[in-house]
Amino acid sequence: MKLATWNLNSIKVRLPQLLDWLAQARPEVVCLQEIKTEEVKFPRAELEAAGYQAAVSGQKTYNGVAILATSPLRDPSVGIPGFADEQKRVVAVTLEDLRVVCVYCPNGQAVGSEKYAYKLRWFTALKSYLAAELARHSKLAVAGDFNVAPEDRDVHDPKAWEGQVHVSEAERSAWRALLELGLTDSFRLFEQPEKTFSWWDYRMLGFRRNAGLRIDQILLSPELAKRCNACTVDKAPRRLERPSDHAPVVAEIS
DNA sequence: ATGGCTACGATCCGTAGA
Repeated sequence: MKLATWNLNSIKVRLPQLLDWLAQARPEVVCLQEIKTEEVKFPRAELEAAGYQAAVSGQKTYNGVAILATSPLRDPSVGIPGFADEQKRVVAVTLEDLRVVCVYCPNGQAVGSEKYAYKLRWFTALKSYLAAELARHSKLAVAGDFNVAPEDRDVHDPKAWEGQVHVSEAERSAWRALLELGLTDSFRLFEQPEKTFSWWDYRMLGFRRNAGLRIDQILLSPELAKRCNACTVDKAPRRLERPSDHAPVVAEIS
């Protein structure tokens, strides 16, 4: 089974690319972020024609998440229970005995800003939520755009990024706290090419220079980590005309 | 030399992303 995550940066703009990619990669589960649209405008019919059902939590202009799957979606849940938030950043579903949580973690804008404080609060709430989900589901996958590059090897130029938002110690510590719950970063279960990233700035020829960050991850509970056979970044969609600034990350689980 | 794209909604620019 293939489980993927992809920050699309607008499903309206990227729908043709998404459909092409689904047809080629044939993932069973896909977590999408930054769909930037409301549920009513979500392209449900086109995705159903491609064989996917969807659970969606969307809003106009910003944020918005969805889970696509080829099998029936049960027990959908949106947001983080007990954490009031206007921003649509979390959706979860159950697929047979697999629980999938799709997250679009806050950007944080700049260290010390209001949005940075929100990001850290948000991670604290996410940790409590995932602790509860782990207690309930032995097969738990948490996939999405975490907006944290966990280590210096996940950063194209650690010197230039030192202390900046996405790599600051408080953010990395908040990210590691998720692993301390018992989750594993599936990407690091395997040998990986040096300088593998999942996001590249649209500016400054970021992709051509491979000036990127690995901020999109698939975290797995112990039972799933045991069954994970691969985790890769698919850079092909980032090479297309008018691409998302993120590439899909794909985990294979047996 | 600190910018440099892109998407969106309401303008002909501001907000946000990372």
